Amino acid sequence: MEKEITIYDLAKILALSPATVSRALNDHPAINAKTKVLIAEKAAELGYRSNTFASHLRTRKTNTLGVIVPRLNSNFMSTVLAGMEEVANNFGYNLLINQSLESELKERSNAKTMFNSRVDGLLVSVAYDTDSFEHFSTFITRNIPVLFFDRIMSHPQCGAVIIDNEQAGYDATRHLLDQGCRRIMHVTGDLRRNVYADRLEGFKRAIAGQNLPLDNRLILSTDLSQEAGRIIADQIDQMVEKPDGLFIANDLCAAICMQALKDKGYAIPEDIAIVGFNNDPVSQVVSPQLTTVFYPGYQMGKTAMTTMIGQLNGTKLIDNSEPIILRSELIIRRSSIRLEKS
Amino acid sequence: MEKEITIYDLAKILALSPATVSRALNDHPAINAKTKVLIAEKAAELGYRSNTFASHLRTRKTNTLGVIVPRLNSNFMSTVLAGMEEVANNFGYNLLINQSLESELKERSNAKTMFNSRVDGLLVSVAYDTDSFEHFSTFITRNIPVLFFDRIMSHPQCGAVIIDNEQAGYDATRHLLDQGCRRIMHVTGDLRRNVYADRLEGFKRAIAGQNLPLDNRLILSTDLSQEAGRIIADQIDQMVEKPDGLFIANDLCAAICMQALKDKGYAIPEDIAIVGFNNDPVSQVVSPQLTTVFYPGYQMGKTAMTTMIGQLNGTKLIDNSEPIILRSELIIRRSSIRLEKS
DNA sequence: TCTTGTATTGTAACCGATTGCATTAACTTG
DNA sequence: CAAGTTAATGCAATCGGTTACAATACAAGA
Repeated sequence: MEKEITIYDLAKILALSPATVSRALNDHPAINAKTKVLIAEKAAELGYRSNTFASHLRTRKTNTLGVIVPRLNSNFMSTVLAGMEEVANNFGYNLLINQSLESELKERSNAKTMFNSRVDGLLVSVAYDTDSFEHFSTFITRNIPVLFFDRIMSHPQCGAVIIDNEQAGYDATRHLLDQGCRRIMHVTGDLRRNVYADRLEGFKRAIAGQNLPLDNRLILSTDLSQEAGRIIADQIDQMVEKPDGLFIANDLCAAICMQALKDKGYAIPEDIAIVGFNNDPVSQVVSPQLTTVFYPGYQMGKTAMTTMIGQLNGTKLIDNSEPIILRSELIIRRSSIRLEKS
Repeated sequence: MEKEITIYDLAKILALSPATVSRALNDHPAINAKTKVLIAEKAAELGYRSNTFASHLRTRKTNTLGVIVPRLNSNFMSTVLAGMEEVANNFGYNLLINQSLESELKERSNAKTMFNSRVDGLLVSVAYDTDSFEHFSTFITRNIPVLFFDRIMSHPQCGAVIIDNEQAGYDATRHLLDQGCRRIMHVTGDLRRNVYADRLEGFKRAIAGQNLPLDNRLILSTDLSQEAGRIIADQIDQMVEKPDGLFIANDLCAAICMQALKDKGYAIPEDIAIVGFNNDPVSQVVSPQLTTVFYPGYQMGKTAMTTMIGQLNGTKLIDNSEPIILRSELIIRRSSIRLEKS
């Protein structure tokens, strides 16, 4: 077990004061350039590494950012995290990642952990059932920036990075309408979450735009799980007036549902045209390939992180009045094409 | 901005010494039970939170574990991480997660970051091209436990958690043989990685077991990407002696390849039977559904983390001489069934 | 009564980097 | 050459817990 080198060791060896060593290592302007080089070389030679705890204790900054996500094991989330990690890494920030497992209770406990770990900032995509903002207000009062992404909570002091879910929902539905669907079912998640509520709004706007009636029996709020996909297929099979179009707010759920429908003998897209959401890898692998909405996960992670770090550095103030909106895009594949291009 | 409460504040208010407060909060046996209650109540009332940096500075422990993975955005890895996170959370450990992006260079830099962050332990699944152990030996010399999972490096002082890849490779291949395949192609990853090398060994053993010749042209080392899946389909299409079985060491790659083959008019499994690996969600969604090897990712994450924490607590010493082997299992689906069950 | 033991609490020195406030040396300038 | 600048470095307090080593109080035993 080698001994850990401190600035005191360096100071003694070089016949300098710890203060000078500290300043030199932090590139303080008052220190002579030659001295800096001298110290830097010695530090490298002896394998000195700064004790971040001593530093954090003194400076009250941790260079650590907290990230709370509903689940780690979803393609979308892990892509977002990959983007975040890349940026954070570049700026010398560490990431403390927790998952809420879609439970507000766990989310609260995560937030508490983060708080006690004194993260410099917090990035959150909220759980399915989160109602309260309370566990985040601790951060606000302590002036620790909180930034939401994807599943956001509106708060005057918190930034947000999202896509235009309303528009995406509109586009998806409009596409189905354009393909001749007249009875479109929309399967969505918990409507307390902006992502689902907004997509539903877009869905409604598109329906209304064609002067079609809105049938509330065609709007299903589920947990968007694989199991839900199977259940939906069963339900559709038992309906008297079956839908001719299906807009499901999640690709995996949509793919499973499509498969179940095919097993029951429905032709996709002829009997029922289907659109998913997220552009998950599964969407390219099912047959027919699934029309979906491309969701810029990686970009979202990078943007959220850049924004957060910008605010921490004071480089760029977050304009919290308006969320940052990223481009999403409808990707049309065979699962929904009922008309040849004219 | 509220003022932060310290043990000194608590001590002053309760007319005690900081030492007593510190001990009480850590449930030290020498402190009177009533005093503990008193202190705990006051601490809760004033919203005291321990300053972890002061604590870490003194104790030289960080309660933080580093995790380095090739990529965050793969279903398998995020599942493993989910398992790790759950256990770590239960034991009060934080996770510092980095991705190497399959590059040894980045992995080195990750390791350095972890080292400087003074993680108490390190869990690693190595990158595609990692050759050197050097960036981990820093940890070993400082007595910081390093545990590999999935993609491991053999080292006398490092634990490992894996599945029996050789057996899994054997089972997969044997299954194809049992289905009547006589010319099986194996698509694998970088053979420096145990997971791929071992599966190949299993493949070879199965082939040899049937007294079939080993055709090296039927063993392809790729990056197992989606693109690779397409390329493989092209290659097969141009081969004179085409394979009648295909064992691909990754589900997504296999699914894409299957799709490309279907597009070219091959019947799956009649012309070519296919087996993937990992039991990724895509395997259930392609048609025909993909035979694959169930990989206990969540379990692996939990086991690795439990083992690590056990070692740190001294509860349980890692027996580093033998890796921990988890059960994997062949899941037979339609992509490989050529014979009716007799 | 005096000693010894036990239970609790206190004192003070750390851990290692940072930084406001000197201090010293060298250099200008009138 | 004295006074004022400027550049470079040092001193010492500080951040907030932790813990070895007392110290104190009270009870039991000799």
